Amino acid sequence: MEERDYKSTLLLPKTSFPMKADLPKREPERLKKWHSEDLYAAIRAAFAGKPRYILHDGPPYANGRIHIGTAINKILKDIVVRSKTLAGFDSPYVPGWDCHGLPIELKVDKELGAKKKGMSDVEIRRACRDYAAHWIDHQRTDFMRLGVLGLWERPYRTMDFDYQAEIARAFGEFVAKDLVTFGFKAVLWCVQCKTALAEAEVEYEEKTDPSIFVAFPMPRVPGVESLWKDVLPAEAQLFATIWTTTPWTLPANRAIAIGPEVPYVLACRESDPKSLYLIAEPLVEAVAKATGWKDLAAVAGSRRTGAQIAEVKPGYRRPFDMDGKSFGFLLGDHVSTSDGTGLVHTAPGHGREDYDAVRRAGFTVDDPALCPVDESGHYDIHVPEFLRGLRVVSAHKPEQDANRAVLKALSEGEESGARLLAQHDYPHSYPHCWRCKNPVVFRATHQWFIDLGALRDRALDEIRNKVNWVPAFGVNRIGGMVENRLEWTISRQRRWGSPITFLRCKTCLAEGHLEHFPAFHDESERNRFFENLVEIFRQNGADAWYDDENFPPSRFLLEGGACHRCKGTDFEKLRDILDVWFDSGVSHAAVLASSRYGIENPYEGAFESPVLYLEGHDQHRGWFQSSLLTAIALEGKAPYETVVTHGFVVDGDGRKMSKSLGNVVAPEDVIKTHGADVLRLFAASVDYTDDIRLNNEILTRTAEAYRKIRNTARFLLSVLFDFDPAKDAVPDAALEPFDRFILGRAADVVADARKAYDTFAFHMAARELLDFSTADLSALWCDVRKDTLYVLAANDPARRSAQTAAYRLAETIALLLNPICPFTAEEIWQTIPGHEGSSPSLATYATLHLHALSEDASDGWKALQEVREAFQKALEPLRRSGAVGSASQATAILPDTQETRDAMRQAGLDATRLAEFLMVPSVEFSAEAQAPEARAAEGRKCPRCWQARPEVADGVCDRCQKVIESLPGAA
RNA sequence: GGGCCUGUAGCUCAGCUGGUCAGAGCACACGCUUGAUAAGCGUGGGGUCGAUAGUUCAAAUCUAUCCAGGCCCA
Repeated sequence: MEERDYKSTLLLPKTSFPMKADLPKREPERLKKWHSEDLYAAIRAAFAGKPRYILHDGPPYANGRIHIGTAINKILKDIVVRSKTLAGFDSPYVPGWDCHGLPIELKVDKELGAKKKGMSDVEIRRACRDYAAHWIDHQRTDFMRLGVLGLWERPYRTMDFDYQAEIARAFGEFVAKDLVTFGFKAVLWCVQCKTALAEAEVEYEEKTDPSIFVAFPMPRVPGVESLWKDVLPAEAQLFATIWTTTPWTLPANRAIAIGPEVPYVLACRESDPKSLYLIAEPLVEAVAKATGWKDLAAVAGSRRTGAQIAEVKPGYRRPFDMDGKSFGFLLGDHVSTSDGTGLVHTAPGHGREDYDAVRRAGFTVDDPALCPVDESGHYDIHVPEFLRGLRVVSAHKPEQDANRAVLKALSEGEESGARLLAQHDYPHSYPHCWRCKNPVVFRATHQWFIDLGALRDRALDEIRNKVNWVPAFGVNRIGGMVENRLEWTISRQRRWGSPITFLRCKTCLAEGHLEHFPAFHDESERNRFFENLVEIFRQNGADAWYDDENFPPSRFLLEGGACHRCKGTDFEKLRDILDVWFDSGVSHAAVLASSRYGIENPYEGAFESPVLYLEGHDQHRGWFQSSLLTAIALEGKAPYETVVTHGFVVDGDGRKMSKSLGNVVAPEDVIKTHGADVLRLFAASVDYTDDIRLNNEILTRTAEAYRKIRNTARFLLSVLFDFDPAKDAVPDAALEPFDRFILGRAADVVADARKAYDTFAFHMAARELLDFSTADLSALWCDVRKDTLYVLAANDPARRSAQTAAYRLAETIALLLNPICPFTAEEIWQTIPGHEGSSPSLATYATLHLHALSEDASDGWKALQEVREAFQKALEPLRRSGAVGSASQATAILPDTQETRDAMRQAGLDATRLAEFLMVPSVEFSAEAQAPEARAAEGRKCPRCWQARPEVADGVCDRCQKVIESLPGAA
């Protein structure tokens, strides 16, 4: 029992800080406190007046529970906000939600079922609003549970009346700037449901279509003659050879696209040398195979590139031609030589790519004849009489089938001399309507656009020269997309959204004047119209547009308003809504520039407050682009200074997470088993610029890393049980050399972590913190300092020095950890003596008073650490053999060299302190030793401090004896 | 099919403009400790740097192709 007495004389660690984090249970308690005490507001108040740094939240869609990707996104955002606050910025965060749009409308549709039939637009919209609000509540709870701080009680929602009014105002500005245009565009269309479909409403299924090769006769215009002058027989007939799987689109053909770099040849059959077929050279063989013409071969010397051919402006005769209008041959980069003929049949009314090709070539697409198919899939009057009324897909009877009639006409050779060269069945995957399961078509319909011609160059300038993209390759991605984008289709034929607020004159409409939708006499009338409209929306929401009873068209019409074309006064409201990307795209105006959220206008001055957007890299096409384009149009500059993107969460093998693969990790499960701080540490540990891999093993590893940091912090806290910083702290100059050293290391770590935070390389900060905790603290400083802290008298200057270091180290860990693991960081912080009740979220780097080590001292310690490492290696055989258990039973023998002495001098260590550093009772210097050596120490183990000392007999060692004598209870 | 990007030990990551860069922490194995104890310390074994072919005196680091994966588009 003697030893027990000695143990009671030691100052062993003691703390209320539990080893077991129990995060799933404790985090919610701390969360409750944060919100009852309104920590977010306290931070705003504490940092008011400081330079601002604004992270603008990209609104998630208010539909369903959050998934792991959204969770990671919000965590990364919170790390930004917290680290910017740590750096001394006033960094407010207003979360938002995207509320309008198709997915919600469809869900509500489903829930309403048959009931929907009798409901008005306003009622349906109300149901959609309730649905969105329901999920916002859920998601808000989930996001808050992650420890994300923000203005949760007043988030922005795109369905807020104010926000809807702002959308309408922004749209009005686009109109005022003459950026909104009207035209035809091919959209996915279901001929059964008679409605346009979004990409999300389409399923791809196997379908068999006729694959046909058709030759269109080409007149031998002078350009053509000269292009092939040496190879063209006098009597020969030229044909442009195309391939298609939708014969019914041939009457809508308006152009043939060829690739500028693609080599083309004239090919003919030996048996028919008078018929020359223009075909891409690499595809001649494929055409020969399809047609069965074994004797088809290229005419020698006939190879010309697409660019050469386009230059001579050849023409061709369209089959089923009604009006003689053709755009001729177009150059297009989309032309490939992987199948077909290398000449692409182009029907701008029936294909997205076709439409783009024609638009790129500088033509407008506005003629109804370009799409001779009505909403139920029947040919209209813009085709030859014998085709009218035929159905282009899903014909019930063969005699109604458009494909059949077209093929018959072609094979009979009656259509402008066009020849059907080959016909096969062709199974391929084809889009089908997800509701009625029938094949869909592309069909040109009236749509509204934002013309990007006027915005593109300025957008590209901002993208390439102003905005900071993290990672840098983002610039290529969005740059390439914007460069190739012609227009932005902003109209949708749906209910749940912000209306395109045009009134159209019924008289003009009846007369077919579709373009006369907006009925403004002049600028001033237009401006007043929108002002009035915005005010109505602000009071009543955009629902007013759908409420014909209380807000008939006349309510929006200004006094004396009349159609400027026909002077008519009978109007109706356009029923289209805006693309939801427009809604969220104008958030920079609706949120950042709104006093409602306490965020100043970012456009005043040259970004006095830097604005950061942080989203998954899919948003290069989405929100980053819609925000940029609207801001360019409205404010003339990008809405953001920096854009950070992260990859998608994939499973441990790098594969996409999907329900069918069963590899989905749900955030609520992670929180339930590990806690939010572990999920947050995970988010901070990975290089998010790439795909983010996640599975159970990775989480387990992360939880282990968490525990390591936690336990290290716990040790630091546990040695502070009798430390009062106000009374016991040792001034810098009086610190023990080893304590000065570790605080110098801490200063380096803070500098590195800070740099990592500042450059959004959070995984570098997390790495710094973990490596510091394990290598520098746990394995080195804590281990070495135990002797001093446990054994010496409470007030021994060396012990107070070590405690001072522990105190500052704990502060450092808590502050650096706070952006990543705020729950744990606060738990640590509040356990530090003197910090009870305060929060690390209110502190900055300036709180820490750390000084980097001099270069000299740093060199010395580096050398001594190498000595320590070598000594431990030398000790290992002794431990293996059982001669000694630990260094405390060994003597270190070091080479008696100038190097060693220099290192000791630089680090400021005498032999006693060096022994402490090596955790041995004593060191010896030997001229013979080439490298550090170890041998069992002489003497017996002191029962109090456990060090082997020569003087120990049946009592304690001299050092311990003195301590015991100094104790208050000592006799 | 096109655009952008990624592929270093079991896991997460360092390795800038080519020449001590094959590293760290964790995990694993073995040992120690039992005064951080459902903790702590030490030592150690792990990688032909996705594959192949080039450029070079020299490549994880440059080029090409291929394979695998992600996002966006078609």
